[in-house]
Amino acid sequence: MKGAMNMYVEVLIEYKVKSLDRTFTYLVPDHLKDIVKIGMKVKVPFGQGDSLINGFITNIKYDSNLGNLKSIFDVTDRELVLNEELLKLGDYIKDTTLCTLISAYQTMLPSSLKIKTITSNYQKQDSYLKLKMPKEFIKTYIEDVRGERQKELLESLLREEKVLKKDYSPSAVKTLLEKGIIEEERVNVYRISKEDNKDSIEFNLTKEQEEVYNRILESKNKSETFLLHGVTGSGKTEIYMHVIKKIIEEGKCAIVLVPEITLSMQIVNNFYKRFGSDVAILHSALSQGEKYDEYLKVLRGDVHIIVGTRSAIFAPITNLGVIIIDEEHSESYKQDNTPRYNAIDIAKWRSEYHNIPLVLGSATPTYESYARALKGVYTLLSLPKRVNDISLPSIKIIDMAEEAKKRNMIISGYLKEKIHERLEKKEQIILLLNRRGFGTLVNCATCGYTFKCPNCDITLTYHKSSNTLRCHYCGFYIKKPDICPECKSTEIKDAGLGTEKLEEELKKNFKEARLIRMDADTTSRKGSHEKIIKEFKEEKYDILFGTQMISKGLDFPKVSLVGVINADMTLNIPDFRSGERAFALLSQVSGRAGRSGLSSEVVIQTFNPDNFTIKMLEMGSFLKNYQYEMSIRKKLKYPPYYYLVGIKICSSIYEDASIEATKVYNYLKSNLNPQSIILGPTTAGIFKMKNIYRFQIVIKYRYDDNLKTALKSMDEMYINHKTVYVEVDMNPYYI
DNA sequence: AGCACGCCGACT
DNA sequence: GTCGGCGTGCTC
Repeated sequence: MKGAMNMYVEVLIEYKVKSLDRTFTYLVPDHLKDIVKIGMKVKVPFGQGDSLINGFITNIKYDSNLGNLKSIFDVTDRELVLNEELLKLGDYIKDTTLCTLISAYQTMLPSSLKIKTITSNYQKQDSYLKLKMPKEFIKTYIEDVRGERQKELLESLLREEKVLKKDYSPSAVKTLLEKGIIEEERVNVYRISKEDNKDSIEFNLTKEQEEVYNRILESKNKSETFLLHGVTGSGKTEIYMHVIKKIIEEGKCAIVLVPEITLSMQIVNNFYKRFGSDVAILHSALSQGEKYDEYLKVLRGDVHIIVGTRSAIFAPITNLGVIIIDEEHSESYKQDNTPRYNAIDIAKWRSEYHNIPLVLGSATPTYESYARALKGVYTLLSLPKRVNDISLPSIKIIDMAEEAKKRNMIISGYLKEKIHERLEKKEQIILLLNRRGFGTLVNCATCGYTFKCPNCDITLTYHKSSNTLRCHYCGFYIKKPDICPECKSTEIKDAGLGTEKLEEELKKNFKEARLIRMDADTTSRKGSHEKIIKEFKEEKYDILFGTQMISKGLDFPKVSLVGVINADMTLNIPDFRSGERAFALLSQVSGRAGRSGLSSEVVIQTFNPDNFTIKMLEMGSFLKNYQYEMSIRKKLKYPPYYYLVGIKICSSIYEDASIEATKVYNYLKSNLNPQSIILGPTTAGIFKMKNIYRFQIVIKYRYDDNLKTALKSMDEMYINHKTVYVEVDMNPYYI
């Protein structure tokens, strides 16, 4: 039947170019007619040379008025099909982030599946050996065989049904196979496989937790977004696991999103412990083969729970039952390159599509989320107390200006005293050194000259171990010069406070303490982050110190003192969210103290003890800080009162970027609603990056029917521009 | 993204 | 006279 009729497919070519953001029609050869499906990846000839390119089938039809059509060459992967939901979701992403449809589809698949020459898309196999002859025969055979290795293998096979081929001598295996005494069996295996842990402990929920649990399940068949605002240590993870257990009992599946995976291994391991082989994990640190396997587990319905980072929100699950986003305030949920989607928006879309609840959990929700919760757009669920009534740590603010007079430049007298006390009690200490937007910069003590990257508009940071000055953006580096290029002085000094400097100071003051440092330098090797956490937990060290990465979700029962060495860096970042972020970071790190009931304390050192955020932190008032920040945002027309759009106009030629930025401004001015506010053009935060000059325009709007059309046509104006390109970021995290 | 076509300048 | 610069345009 089908053979008689011509079959056509519309294919979206895998080139991320705006001019190719449309489909091309191909003929389907007879042998592929029963295989092709909408959403499947196929190889098609494209262009003059008929070079083979991957593409997605977006439609199947049985007539076409186009002549001279080419045929599909082959199907790329038979199992890999974007389902109807994900195809629709692609349209949503294209529409809301203004990207091409193909890049929307591509981001929905794990990166290993995007590359053109797919090498890892095969399923791994293990080879087993088993007996081909009856046991009696084998027994007599063993008696008179000379090979010691053969005997070993056969004896194992008398004891066990089958054995792993790779555990035995290859030559012995070969002879026995050739003689027809044993046979080989190949079995498909997943690269990651977890055992089910039968005696995992399931904690009973407290009364407060149970109320939250019941409320979420009440809406298990409807689309509702919950904001679970629970202080650190209030047992949010336990609630997630109970909800999921219930959901999978009903045959449905769950997605759990976590921020960067290295910071979330504790929660991942909890899921493995509780649900074992029912969990798949999806994140970028997996090998390509592992990614493929985990994705297959999901596609085939072999697991009910998917735990992963941002892109795991696209897990191809047809019977989704709940979505949980842990640490919802985390910036990692927003992708910072095209398509600039926010996983929380995707989660809402899928929640509506499946009619299921979405749970956003955090100890410090974003103020936008909190505002929605207060407004009733989200359902607010609060856990203001820690499990078992363990008290939150007390907070002490230290004025570093006063300390400086006593020549305590890095560690205040008070903090020193407290560290000694805790060391004596054999309790553990965490020290946070905040380096954001700062780093260890080097400058000339005589003329103040700072070293800048020649490609990017940022100061170079000093790396003591290699004695180099490096750019974090493009990787440029130079050996640290001995003389200042400006004034020829030799007084080139480390102006900032880095973890290395803090380490020296700690060694000097606490000679007996065992120190471990955690920052980008000490965690660059794979697995080193986990190792540090494990060893600190095992109490091989007394003091853990490092950058923000020590502040997230870690559970160390013996930590009773947390010190923030320099709280000021986050406070002073010129961004309307800096107050919110500083409060969140400092509460997160405070939350590391006293999780098992030890009386605990947090010491915050700052040059701005009267800063509102610091005051609110001292009082432990999330709500008051929220209200204060909200009053500012209302006045200054920032989110959530207004929406933002960030536009970057980029070029390697300064004048071109500058001229086009003004043109874009004028275009928007005459095409947007008059109530919308257009700021700029100004130079972007990092004006020059990788030798590209960047100008920025920010739009603030409440309702604007013209916005999307205007942005799209502006985008189109620059498709074929020789030297200038524009980037649009809807609802940016940073401006 | 590639690749061909096309219309202008300096060379075997 | 031709080789080759890269601007423009098209790809089922």
